[in-house]
Amino acid sequence: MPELPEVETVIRYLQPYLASKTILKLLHHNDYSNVFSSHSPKEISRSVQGQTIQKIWRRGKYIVFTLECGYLYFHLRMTGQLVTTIENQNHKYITAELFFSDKTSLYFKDYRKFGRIGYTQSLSCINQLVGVEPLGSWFTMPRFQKELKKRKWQIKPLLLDQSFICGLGNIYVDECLWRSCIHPQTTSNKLQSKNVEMLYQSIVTILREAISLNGTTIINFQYGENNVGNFKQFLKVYARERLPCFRCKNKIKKVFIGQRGTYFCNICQR
DNA sequence: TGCGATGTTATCAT
DNA sequence: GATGATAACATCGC
Repeated sequence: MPELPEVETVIRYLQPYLASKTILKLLHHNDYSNVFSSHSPKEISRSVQGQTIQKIWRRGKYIVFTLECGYLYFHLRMTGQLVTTIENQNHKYITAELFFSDKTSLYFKDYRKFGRIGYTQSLSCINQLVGVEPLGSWFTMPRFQKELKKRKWQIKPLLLDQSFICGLGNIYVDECLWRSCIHPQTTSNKLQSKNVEMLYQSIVTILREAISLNGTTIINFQYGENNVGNFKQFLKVYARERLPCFRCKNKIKKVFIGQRGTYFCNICQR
């Protein structure tokens, strides 16, 4: 569920809480060992112990803690959450716990256990998987245009490909394509330049708007103490099957494209 | 009761 | 290389 705006929201929430804390250890709960992607939980714990958190930031949908001599990273996948408290010491769904020298903790909670935790000395493993940042200065209209020309994928699966552009997921891709009047199955090198321009603007604008509203909560997304994202009320197509299009009143269609549920208007998205 | 769908992504087969 | 299916898992709703 969490896409770029939700990940950014989590980071902004955690920054003041975690600034300059020193990690004592990483605890491994419920024997969910698949969750630890780079090393065993013991090895990660040994690597991070005694290190102070220098910075909390984001690369695509990865949450990265810069430590003194390495990086601890998290990926929330569908249902992961980073929370600072749990009720009644109830460890259900808690896959890991970072325990700090001030006796506070950060819990990784994930009821589907798709989320991942890893430790690395070098960011190259993440950079290999994650492409251009849509809110970074490298992402310009001419570069976007050029990259789209090089590819022959359908635009929707291409925008979901994190190594092509990072941070977009199913919700925001549908929203961006609706706003720029593009059919999700258009081949990327066939896009008209005016549509590319609109798509570029939509990506940047929608992500910024969603961040300012703390992301979108459909079912699961929460940050901190049960806070939810408020962008849901501004969604124009996502989860609006059979409801009237806000532009042309035609009923929104739902189809599957690359096994992903896709909402669009077949009149104004061509 | 049972089945299919759910916002993600790495991996494997074709 | 591109594309598609699958697995990882729990819950909800029809």
